[in-house]
Amino acid sequence: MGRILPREFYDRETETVAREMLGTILECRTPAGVASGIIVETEAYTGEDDPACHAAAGRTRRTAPLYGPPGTSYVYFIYGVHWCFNAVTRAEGLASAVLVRAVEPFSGIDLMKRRRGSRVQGVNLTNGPGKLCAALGIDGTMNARSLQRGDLVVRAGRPVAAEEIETTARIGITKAADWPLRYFIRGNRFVSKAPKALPAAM
DNA sequence: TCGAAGATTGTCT
DNA sequence: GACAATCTTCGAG
Repeated sequence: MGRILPREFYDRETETVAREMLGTILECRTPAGVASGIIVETEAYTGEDDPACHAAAGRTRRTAPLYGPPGTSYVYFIYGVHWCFNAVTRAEGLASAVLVRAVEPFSGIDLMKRRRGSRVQGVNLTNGPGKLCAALGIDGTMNARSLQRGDLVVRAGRPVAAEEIETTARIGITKAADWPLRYFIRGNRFVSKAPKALPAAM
């Protein structure tokens, strides 16, 4: 099992952190057990100047964790139904973060299946931001936590070569929807949606 | 105090 | 492919 990524890992440009988080292992420990997955898809949200970032609306009780130190978790509830997990990046106060959109199950797979329901199979276990949180057991109690120690950590995994990383526009947003800030491992079955390459990338 | 919209997902047509 | 589920936040009244 790889070492826990240090705070310095997150204290860099958000796009860099988003790319380098591919291939790392997100591990969540709960009373029910430990579950982890290899991160295969991320998106960068670069701060108050990014219209799609929650911080664009300014600092609120909800977005407060974004303004914390790098290497902090930001877990928020969306559409009244799902949790989404982010890792805060760059210097404290810049309110930027990396959204983890999909992971490939690594350990505790039986536990994930129990959480997601017996009818859920294959890639549907963790191929989406809400799905992976449900599978790993991430919820509001994991919000605003340090990712260096505690129940929610990110560990070093296998390095991912630049040629394996695909870049596209972010998904599911209406503002700045064409910014190329989504990264995923080319060809991985657990990526949440089929690649939609940017015109410039074609 | 009310209404609308949002970084989604599961179910029905 | 369309839509409901259902919480948080923000702006208007």
